[in-house]
Amino acid sequence: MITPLTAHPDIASLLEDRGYRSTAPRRAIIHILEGKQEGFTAEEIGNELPGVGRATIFRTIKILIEVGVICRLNLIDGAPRYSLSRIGHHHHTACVKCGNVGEFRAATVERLMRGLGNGIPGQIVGHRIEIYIICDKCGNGQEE
Amino acid sequence: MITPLTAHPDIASLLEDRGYRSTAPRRAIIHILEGKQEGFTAEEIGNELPGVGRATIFRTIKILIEVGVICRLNLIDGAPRYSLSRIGHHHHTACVKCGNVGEFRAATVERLMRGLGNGIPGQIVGHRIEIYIICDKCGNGQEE
DNA sequence: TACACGTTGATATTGAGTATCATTTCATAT
DNA sequence: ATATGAAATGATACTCAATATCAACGTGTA
Repeated sequence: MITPLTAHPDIASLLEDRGYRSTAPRRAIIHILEGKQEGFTAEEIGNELPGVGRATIFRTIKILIEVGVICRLNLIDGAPRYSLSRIGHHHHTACVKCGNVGEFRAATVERLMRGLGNGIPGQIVGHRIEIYIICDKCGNGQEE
Repeated sequence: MITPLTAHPDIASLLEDRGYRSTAPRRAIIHILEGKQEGFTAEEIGNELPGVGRATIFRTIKILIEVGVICRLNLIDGAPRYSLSRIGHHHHTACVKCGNVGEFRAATVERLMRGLGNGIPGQIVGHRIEIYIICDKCGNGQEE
């Protein structure tokens, strides 16, 4: 089957390109993810899909991370949150009140990070930046 | 008891200032930590102190984080690693091969992060940067 | 020295994630 | 369309980090 190339191919195709089969549970999970605007936990996904086993939820999440479709964010407090990667290389904001996760990208930061080689022993192979915020929703009524 | 102020007061005093008692298990844990040059896991500490209960290890680690003496680093793979905070605000390097953790501080990065307010919705209250490296030890014999 | 209460360790429990494995489902060749 | 072998599933048991519980203990203080 020949499908036209798009800038943002659908997730199912990405999996198939990697040799993963298109199965009902996977499609269901992906369908849920696509509706999520903010971060989510594995358990949340599981709750919305009672028919799908725990193991499959985690297995699928693992695959999606590997493929680069979602990323995992270990916040200090609760369960790890996962979020759709809408843009390629990016970093996260996390609200310290409600835990909601956002994405951002800042070329300046990237450039600076790359220039950081001196002062750091060894070869830099990647980085991760998290910015903690109080989001607009949580900020209202809390301050001033 | 009056002790002279130093730039780096000993850890036990820091705990006492917060109202925590100086107990044998806590002193033992702190003693171990002070000898550690690189990151360590809770289990490592436990192994070196068989007489101290698991719960106490974790409780003490939690207190030390709260006081700011050590910090916790969630790497992607294994158990969380903890490391002594030798300098105030800092970030971490982590070797993707051996897991060893280092500290660094870069004023330029800090300044830039602070200037990032636009583009990010809400009020920035903190940030965290991790740089993944292949350390000198692991790099040798691996490349070229 | 006694007392109040913070701390400890043993134990059980939670919670995220993985291993196992018989059964089911998918994609492919026929 | 069907058979078939491999991949995926779900139920279950398990691991591993960390926390809750609680009686017994240690600490600083009156």
